[in-house]
Amino acid sequence: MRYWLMKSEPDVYSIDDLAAEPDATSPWEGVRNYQARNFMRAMRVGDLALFYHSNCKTPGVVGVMKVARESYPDETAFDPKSPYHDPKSRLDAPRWDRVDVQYIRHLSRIVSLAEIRQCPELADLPLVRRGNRLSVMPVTSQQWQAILTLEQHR
DNA sequence: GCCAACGTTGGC
DNA sequence: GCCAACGTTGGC
Repeated sequence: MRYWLMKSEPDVYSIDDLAAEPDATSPWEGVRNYQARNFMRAMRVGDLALFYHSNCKTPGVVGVMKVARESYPDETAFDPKSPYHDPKSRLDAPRWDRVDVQYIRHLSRIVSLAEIRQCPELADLPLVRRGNRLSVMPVTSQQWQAILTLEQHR
Protein backbone atom coordinates (compact mmCIF):
# COMPACT_ATOMS: atom_id res chain seq x y z
CA MET A 1 0.00 0.00 0.00
CA ARG A 2 1.31 3.38 -0.99
CA TYR A 3 0.65 6.99 -0.07
CA TRP A 4 -0.05 10.00 -2.28
CA LEU A 5 -0.89 13.68 -2.19
CA MET A 6 -3.39 15.18 -4.65
CA LYS A 7 -4.03 18.89 -5.17
CA SER A 8 -7.30 20.56 -6.01
CA GLU A 9 -8.42 24.16 -6.01
CA PRO A 10 -11.29 24.28 -3.51
CA ASP A 11 -13.15 26.82 -5.66
CA VAL A 12 -13.22 24.16 -8.37
CA TYR A 13 -13.49 20.97 -6.30
CA SER A 14 -13.09 20.82 -2.53
CA ILE A 15 -12.97 18.03 0.00
CA ASP A 16 -16.52 18.99 1.00
CA ASP A 17 -17.57 18.34 -2.59
CA LEU A 18 -16.00 14.88 -2.44
CA ALA A 19 -17.64 14.09 0.90
CA ALA A 20 -21.02 15.05 -0.59
CA GLU A 21 -20.76 12.72 -3.60
CA PRO A 22 -22.83 9.55 -3.78
CA ASP A 23 -20.85 6.92 -1.89
CA ALA A 24 -18.39 9.79 -1.19
CA THR A 25 -16.61 8.67 -4.34
CA SER A 26 -15.60 10.60 -7.44
CA PRO A 27 -13.34 10.42 -10.45
CA TRP A 28 -10.22 12.59 -10.09
CA GLU A 29 -10.41 14.33 -13.45
CA GLY A 30 -8.54 16.95 -15.37
CA VAL A 31 -4.94 16.00 -14.65
CA ARG A 32 -3.05 17.18 -17.75
CA ASN A 33 0.54 16.60 -16.78
CA TYR A 34 2.38 13.47 -17.80
CA GLN A 35 4.29 12.96 -14.57
CA ALA A 36 1.14 13.34 -12.50
CA ARG A 37 -0.71 11.01 -14.85
CA ASN A 38 2.00 8.40 -14.48
CA PHE A 39 1.70 8.57 -10.72
CA MET A 40 -2.03 7.97 -11.03
CA ARG A 41 -1.32 4.95 -13.20
CA ALA A 42 0.82 3.56 -10.38
CA MET A 43 -2.02 3.84 -7.84
CA ARG A 44 -3.67 0.69 -6.55
CA VAL A 45 -7.03 0.17 -4.91
CA GLY A 46 -6.64 0.83 -1.20
CA ASP A 47 -3.77 3.29 -1.51
CA LEU A 48 -4.30 6.35 0.69
CA ALA A 49 -4.06 9.96 -0.45
CA LEU A 50 -3.96 13.36 1.19
CA PHE A 51 -6.42 15.91 -0.18
CA TYR A 52 -4.59 19.23 -0.63
CA HIS A 53 -6.28 22.58 -1.25
CA SER A 54 -4.26 24.81 -3.56
CA ASN A 55 -4.59 28.34 -4.88
CA CYS A 56 -6.69 29.51 -1.94
CA LYS A 57 -6.41 31.59 1.20
CA THR A 58 -4.75 28.88 3.31
CA PRO A 59 -3.22 26.22 1.09
CA GLY A 60 -2.71 22.92 2.89
CA VAL A 61 -3.74 19.35 3.58
CA VAL A 62 -7.38 19.10 4.55
CA GLY A 63 -8.26 15.42 4.52
CA VAL A 64 -7.68 11.78 3.71
CA MET A 65 -9.11 9.68 0.90
CA LYS A 66 -8.42 6.33 -0.67
CA VAL A 67 -8.08 4.98 -4.18
CA ALA A 68 -11.32 3.19 -5.05
CA ARG A 69 -10.65 2.41 -8.72
CA GLU A 70 -7.42 2.15 -10.65
CA SER A 71 -6.62 4.34 -13.65
CA TYR A 72 -8.87 4.40 -16.67
CA PRO A 73 -9.32 6.92 -19.51
CA ASP A 74 -10.33 10.46 -18.53
CA GLU A 75 -13.27 11.01 -20.84
CA THR A 76 -13.42 14.74 -20.10
CA ALA A 77 -10.50 15.02 -22.54
CA PHE A 78 -12.84 13.96 -25.36
CA ASP A 79 -15.55 16.48 -24.51
CA PRO A 80 -15.23 19.77 -26.44
CA LYS A 81 -17.41 21.47 -23.82
CA SER A 82 -15.26 20.38 -20.89
CA PRO A 83 -12.65 22.78 -19.47
CA TYR A 84 -10.35 19.75 -19.56
CA HIS A 85 -10.88 19.10 -23.27
CA ASP A 86 -7.75 18.00 -25.11
CA PRO A 87 -8.23 17.50 -28.85
CA LYS A 88 -5.03 15.48 -28.96
CA SER A 89 -6.51 12.78 -26.77
CA ARG A 90 -8.31 10.43 -29.14
CA LEU A 91 -10.88 7.76 -28.37
CA ASP A 92 -8.67 5.07 -29.88
CA ALA A 93 -5.61 6.37 -28.03
CA PRO A 94 -6.59 8.11 -24.79
CA ARG A 95 -3.85 10.37 -23.55
CA TRP A 96 -5.11 11.11 -20.05
CA ASP A 97 -6.24 8.91 -17.18
CA ARG A 98 -8.18 9.34 -13.98
CA VAL A 99 -8.67 7.27 -10.86
CA ASP A 100 -11.67 7.13 -8.54
CA VAL A 101 -11.12 8.33 -5.00
CA GLN A 102 -13.28 7.86 -1.93
CA TYR A 103 -13.53 10.27 0.97
CA ILE A 104 -12.33 8.95 4.32
CA ARG A 105 -12.17 11.94 6.66
CA HIS A 106 -11.42 15.61 7.13
CA LEU A 107 -8.34 16.39 9.17
CA SER A 108 -9.29 17.85 12.55
CA ARG A 109 -7.66 21.06 11.32
CA ILE A 110 -5.91 22.19 8.15
CA VAL A 111 -2.21 21.36 8.04
CA SER A 112 -1.02 24.42 6.17
CA LEU A 113 1.67 24.64 3.54
CA ALA A 114 3.50 27.06 5.86
CA GLU A 115 3.68 24.40 8.58
CA ILE A 116 4.71 21.74 6.12
CA ARG A 117 7.56 23.98 4.96
CA GLN A 118 8.77 24.36 8.53
CA CYS A 119 8.81 20.63 9.25
CA PRO A 120 12.30 19.18 8.66
CA GLU A 121 10.93 15.69 8.02
CA LEU A 122 8.96 17.06 5.08
CA ALA A 123 11.79 18.91 3.36
CA ASP A 124 11.92 16.33 0.55
CA LEU A 125 8.22 16.32 -0.20
CA PRO A 126 7.87 17.48 -3.82
CA LEU A 127 5.20 19.92 -2.64
CA VAL A 128 7.77 22.10 -0.89
CA ARG A 129 10.57 21.78 -3.38
CA ARG A 130 11.27 24.97 -5.22
CA GLY A 131 9.09 25.60 -8.21
CA ASN A 132 7.38 22.22 -8.09
CA ARG A 133 3.93 22.24 -9.59
CA LEU A 134 3.05 18.56 -9.58
CA SER A 135 -0.62 18.06 -8.77
CA VAL A 136 -0.24 14.37 -7.92
CA MET A 137 2.81 13.14 -6.01
CA PRO A 138 3.99 10.19 -3.96
CA VAL A 139 4.36 10.52 -0.20
CA THR A 140 6.58 8.22 1.86
CA SER A 141 5.18 6.51 4.94
CA GLN A 142 7.45 8.70 7.07
CA GLN A 143 6.14 11.85 5.40
CA TRP A 144 2.58 10.61 5.78
CA GLN A 145 3.14 10.07 9.48
CA ALA A 146 4.79 13.48 9.85
CA ILE A 147 1.76 15.25 8.40
CA LEU A 148 -0.68 13.36 10.61
CA THR A 149 1.53 14.20 13.59
CA LEU A 150 1.34 17.88 12.65
CA GLU A 151 -2.44 17.50 12.63
CA GLN A 152 -2.34 16.61 16.34
CA HIS A 153 -0.25 19.63 17.32
CA ARG A 154 -1.50 22.99 18.49
C1' DG B 1 -3.07 41.11 -8.88
C1' DC B 2 1.77 39.98 -9.31
C1' DC B 3 5.17 37.19 -10.89
C1' DA B 4 8.59 33.23 -10.64
C1' DA B 5 8.97 28.81 -12.24
C1' DC B 6 7.68 25.48 -15.12
C1' DG B 7 5.81 22.59 -19.20
C1' DT B 8 4.44 22.78 -23.92
C1' DT B 9 4.42 24.37 -28.56
C1' DG B 10 6.15 25.25 -32.91
C1' DG B 11 9.45 27.54 -36.12
C1' DC B 12 13.72 26.69 -37.89
C1' DG C 1 16.87 18.80 -31.77
C1' DC C 2 17.20 23.55 -30.15
C1' DC C 3 15.14 27.17 -27.95
C1' DA C 4 12.16 31.39 -27.74
C1' DA C 5 7.55 32.41 -26.90
C1' DC C 6 3.66 31.42 -24.66
C1' DG C 7 0.24 29.71 -21.27
C1' DT C 8 -0.39 27.81 -16.71
C1' DT C 9 0.35 26.96 -11.85
C1' DG C 10 0.02 28.48 -7.48
C1' DG C 11 2.10 31.00 -3.49
C1' DC C 12 2.10 35.37 -1.68
